[in-house]
Amino acid sequence: MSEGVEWSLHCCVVLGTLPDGVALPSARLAEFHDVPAAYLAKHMQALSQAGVVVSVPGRRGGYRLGRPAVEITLLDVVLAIDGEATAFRCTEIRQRGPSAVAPEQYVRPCSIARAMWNAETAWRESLRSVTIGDLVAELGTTVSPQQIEHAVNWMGKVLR
Amino acid sequence: MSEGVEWSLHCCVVLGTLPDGVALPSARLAEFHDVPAAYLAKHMQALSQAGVVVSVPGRRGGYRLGRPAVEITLLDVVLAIDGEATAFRCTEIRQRGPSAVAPEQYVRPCSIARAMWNAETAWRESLRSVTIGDLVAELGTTVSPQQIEHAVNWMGKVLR
DNA sequence: GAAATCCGGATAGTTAGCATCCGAGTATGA
DNA sequence: TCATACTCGGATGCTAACTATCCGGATTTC
Repeated sequence: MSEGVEWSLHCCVVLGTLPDGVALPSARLAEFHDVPAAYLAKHMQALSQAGVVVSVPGRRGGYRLGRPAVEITLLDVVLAIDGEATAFRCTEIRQRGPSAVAPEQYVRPCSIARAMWNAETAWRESLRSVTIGDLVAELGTTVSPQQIEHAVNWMGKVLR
Repeated sequence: MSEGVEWSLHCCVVLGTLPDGVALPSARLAEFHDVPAAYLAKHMQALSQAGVVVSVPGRRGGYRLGRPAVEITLLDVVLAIDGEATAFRCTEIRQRGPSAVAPEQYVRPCSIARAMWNAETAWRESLRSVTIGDLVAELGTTVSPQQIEHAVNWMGKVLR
């Protein structure tokens, strides 16, 4: 899993704390997390294409969430960055080699592929059960009051 | 996920059908699945180091399962090939940037990392619930009788 | 009209995965 | 005992993916 997933999730949580109608530029998100701005911009583009965030062009522009934070699951973000493809790919190697038979005879799916697919479904369901809104709501309990004060101060400065 | 995982799982199922005390060389496993022999050998080494399979050196040697097939989970095989590391790596970017505070203040784990970790745990538990023995037992229902006949014929030839 | 911002494409370096080969060690069978 | 067949570990190239950066064009605000 690419490092961009972690960045994107943190960015979405930050965007989830913004007031309605306010956008935050990609460069500010990079500054807030201390990551390369040019590279983060690429990931934000991917989030934008997936509809997770909405881009606002022009001066005072930037990014805001594409829909309410409670309607954006972690799975949405992960798939937008890493792609929709499943991690396990069945290449049907059972249809090769000396024991192969006619392709029509392979009606039932490969047991191995099915088991791997079940595991991946469990993973996706777990990610689907958590939303960006959940993480925003948890901020008060997981982050120290001092850090929240720092973040609010910085946000007030850049949104001036 | 690397392609070697699929190969290794199929190889373990084949090894699970062997009589006790019989070993099958890596080259035969590659021939049976029609995959590159030199490369499959690397994966079999990884399985051997993890104890999933046992290597038998010398003539009439090869590989056999390291323990009863019902005691080998799919997770054992996947971790042996792809490594024990989790797919998501938390780099603690919350401790960087303008809102950072002293490291001692980060007592509770990052909510994002915890959610990603929960999903990965669900994936692992799903893989842990299926054993190579389960897949071997399913062969009769998922594979056509003709393919089983081909496989048995081939096996009889190479084990001569 | 000027400034700030997103977007798409082009470009490179680095890393991980894919694939192969060879020599050393070891057990079997003659 | 000796030759053979096999595994093991290391060394080596190749390819694709990820990481990272830059720039020109389009769009909106001030």
